[in-house]
Amino acid sequence: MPERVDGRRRRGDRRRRTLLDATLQVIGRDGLAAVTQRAVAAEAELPPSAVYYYFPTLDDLVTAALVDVNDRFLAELAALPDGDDALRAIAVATVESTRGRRVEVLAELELWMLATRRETLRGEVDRWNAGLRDAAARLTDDPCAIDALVAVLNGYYWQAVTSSRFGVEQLEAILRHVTGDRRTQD
Amino acid sequence: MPERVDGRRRRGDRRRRTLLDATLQVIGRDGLAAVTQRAVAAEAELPPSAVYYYFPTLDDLVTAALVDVNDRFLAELAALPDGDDALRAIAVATVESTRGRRVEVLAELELWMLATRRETLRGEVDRWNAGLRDAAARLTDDPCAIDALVAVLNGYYWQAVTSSRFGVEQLEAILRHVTGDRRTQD
DNA sequence: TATGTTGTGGAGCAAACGCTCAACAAGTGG
DNA sequence: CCACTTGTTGAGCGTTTGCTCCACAACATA
Repeated sequence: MPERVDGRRRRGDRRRRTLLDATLQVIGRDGLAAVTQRAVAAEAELPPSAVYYYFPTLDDLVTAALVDVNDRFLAELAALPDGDDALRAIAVATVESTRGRRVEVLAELELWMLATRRETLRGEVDRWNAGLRDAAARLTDDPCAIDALVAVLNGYYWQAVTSSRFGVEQLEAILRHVTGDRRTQD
Repeated sequence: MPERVDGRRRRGDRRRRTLLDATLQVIGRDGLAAVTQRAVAAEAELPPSAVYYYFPTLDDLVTAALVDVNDRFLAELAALPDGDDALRAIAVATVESTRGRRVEVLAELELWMLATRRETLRGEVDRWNAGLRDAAARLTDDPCAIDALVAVLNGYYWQAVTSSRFGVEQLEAILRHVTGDRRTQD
């Protein structure tokens, strides 16, 4: 059943999404401090007052945008194939997600900074860590290696955005090193 | 030779330092967005106009503060003992520096976010990575392991500040795992 | 003491800020 | 057509922002 919805609501939801995307773009490009009613509205090509129609306060906008980007990252992580190629798949996906979407990754990182100060966002950090741990647990059973993998992946996101010169091969080699898979690279 | 200096300049330098410390405190506590002339002045218990006497713009203040915290972290890293206990020393120092100085670590992390957008701060990130790599290179010769160690340590700072539940033993075990030292923990 | 240098801080301006509001357009159901 | 709901918007309020300015205090040199 296609669930006949109000045409007005449908368009409204689209504008809501546009605002969310614009917010992520602003955060990733200019940082959290640059998120203002005017800046987001300009990025979304919407009148400034639209912001406060869809979100009670600017803070709610930011929170919603960050939950949104977390959702997408975790969905991507969870969708990765299991089995033999799991390690390479994680390496490829991680490198891909930082190469093509630098802005989103930067926004995601700013979420964490914010989450350390906002009690309400703490849950999002836990979700991220749990998702990452699940992915790491597919590569090894050694709990210590899992810890190391989670740290490596977190560190990778960090370095990729700041110094950005890691390739797939390098990351894959590191992951293999940590999991104890001493197979050499071609 | 004690280098007889102008008493006015001496007091001025002290106020400069006070402003730098206050800035780091504000950044660590409330984030980069909270750094305003009034907020920093209040934190330093100085009149607002003092800020613009010592720093041309707010941006210069922030930059100076972040270079400052980088200096201190790197000095600490470089001062770590070499030799047999190097690994444990790094683990202990890393955990210590995140436990006792959460605010400074948070400020340091914000440097990175800023550095990705500010060309002038790019050098500071390179300094940090080089320092970290030097420390890691004392633990192993395997270049792949060094990469892994740098990523792990970066990831650790990240996790320590956001989820904060890593102990010395856990970090030490991870480092040993990555360096290939399979010695069991007591 | 007189003269120059350095440090100090309150007042305040122009711009940008978060946010409210009241008027209006667009769509829905009868 | 009609009420009714929902979406949309420009004007603008009170506040805060980054930053300037200028009168003046503190100190150094002579």
